[in-house]
Amino acid sequence: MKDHKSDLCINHILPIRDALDLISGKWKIPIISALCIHKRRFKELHRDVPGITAKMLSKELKDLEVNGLVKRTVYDTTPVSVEYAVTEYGLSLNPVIYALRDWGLKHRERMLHPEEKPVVA
Amino acid sequence: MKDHKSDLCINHILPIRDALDLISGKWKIPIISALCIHKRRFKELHRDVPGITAKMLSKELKDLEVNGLVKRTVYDTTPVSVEYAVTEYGLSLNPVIYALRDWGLKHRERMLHPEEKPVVA
DNA sequence: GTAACCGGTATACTTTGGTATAGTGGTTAC
DNA sequence: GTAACCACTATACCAAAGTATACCGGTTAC
Repeated sequence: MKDHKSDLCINHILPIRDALDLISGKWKIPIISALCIHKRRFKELHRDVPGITAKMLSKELKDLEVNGLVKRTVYDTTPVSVEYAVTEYGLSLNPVIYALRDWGLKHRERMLHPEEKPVVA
Repeated sequence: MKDHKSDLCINHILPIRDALDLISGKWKIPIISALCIHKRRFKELHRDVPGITAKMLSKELKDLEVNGLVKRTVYDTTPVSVEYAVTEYGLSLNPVIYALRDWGLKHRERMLHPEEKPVVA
């Protein structure tokens, strides 16, 4: 008989895979993280997400908008300006974002002081 | 003067980027997730992580071992068998994994019942 | 001898994510 | 007229992730 743990495991992994499908790639999480702090225009986002190109920013914002994680508002200004904000649904990624940030901070600590080997659970 | 929120934002993103550097890609999180449930041999992992090829599993396990997230133990059996287990450090990714799984479950719910639009914060 | 086991590896290929650079249109400022 | 603004887009290219398929060595079972 198949190992129960096997089923449990697969049912554990599938939702994780689903989540990763929406936020995979180098830039989606950083973009959402930036917008969770506050809404921004394109240029501001481009400045505040270190290293990203305009092409990637534009592309990823489109994806995130399609997936309902980000809201795009066009203003009738000159020049035209567009504001991006995280949606309510996008905000629901906060636990993921905080968990990543917390782990990243501790990982950084671990890199700086390898002898201490902080363990987080 | 530069927007304070800009600095705050960049300092928020950098540790997230660090974390993503270690666990990016399609398979690392699913592999660690599987091992968090219990340790396994290669074939068992290959069975329990749906869709992965032996080549990718082998490659990603190497990466994870190098990064101290997974421990590899070779047993002097015939045929040779190797056991993979998550390390203490790897276990520290649990908050990330649970956050992803929880979000993935809710996302799935949202896909199945779009009219209800569950919001998680 | 053949097949099976385990834990991979080799090779070629595909797909995807990402980068670099130049350019766009409409408007305003100088 | 040129430059600047904004928010992109076009194009070519690169690198990495990932896949498909065949194969490997050492051992055991039949």
